[in-house]
Amino acid sequence: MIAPLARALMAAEMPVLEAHEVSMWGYAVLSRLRDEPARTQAALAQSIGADKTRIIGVLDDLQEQGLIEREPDPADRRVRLVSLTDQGRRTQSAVQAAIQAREERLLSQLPAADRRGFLRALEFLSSLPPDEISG
Amino acid sequence: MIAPLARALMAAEMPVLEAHEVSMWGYAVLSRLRDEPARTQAALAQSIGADKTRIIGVLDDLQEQGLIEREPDPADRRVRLVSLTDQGRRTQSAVQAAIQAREERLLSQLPAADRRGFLRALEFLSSLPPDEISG
DNA sequence: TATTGTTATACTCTATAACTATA
DNA sequence: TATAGTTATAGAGTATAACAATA
Repeated sequence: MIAPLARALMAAEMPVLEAHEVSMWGYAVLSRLRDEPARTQAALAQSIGADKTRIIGVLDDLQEQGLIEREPDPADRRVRLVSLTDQGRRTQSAVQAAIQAREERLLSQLPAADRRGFLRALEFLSSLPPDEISG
Repeated sequence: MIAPLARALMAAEMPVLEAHEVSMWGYAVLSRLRDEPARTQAALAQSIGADKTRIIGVLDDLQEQGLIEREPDPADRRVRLVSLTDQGRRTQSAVQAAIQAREERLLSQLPAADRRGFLRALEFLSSLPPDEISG
């Protein structure tokens, strides 16, 4: 049940993301950077469940759109310090608000108790390490 | 939260499926056929969220393994009637039991109320048509 | 002409391995 | 030599289009 639902939810988010001209991974990066800046790109990638090679194009796009900044770390010139621009922060907020509005519309159809249990179970299961799920 | 969780759950099912030498789509087909035989392959594909072109290789494998039978419909020789063999039925039951045992182990860590709400919400959301989710 | 199953092709996403620049 | 970022290549999964058989 979960896999098709995940596909449907991602498909439902697409129009919102396209309206703000960001990809799904792009939005994941923006959301991750909103909470705290990333030490390295590799750490940033891992924290959103991606590969360091996979987010490079994403970062290129975000930078070209002026949503993030990448500057060499003076302390270690190998690493690039990635941070949100003001516009990036605004875009992230706008997309998040739009997506949460859709979620609210969807979840409001559930009985309050089911909704609470659903979200709590989801948070618990998401917090488990992979080997706890696979056994 | 849902998409990574779905990925983790699918990864956790892999060893079980490999132990019975069926693919994920193969298991989806077996489970679908257990409930009722399929009128056409296209309908079978659609009912498990796949494409008619995508399940052909799956059906080939299942047939070669002796888990399903495909025979031309005498009434309309264009269509192939797909049905489970006894062995296919046994394999489906065994895989389902193994997967449900894992699910049980996972869900048993949840408070009973959250667990009920989680499953009820999941069933409701899964029953929604796609356009109800996207808006 | 339309439909079922099939095959062939192209496209997207992802993973792996090599390369550069710094350390 | 080891690491951060990058690029290039190959692979899996998927979607689209063309094809043969039957209606």
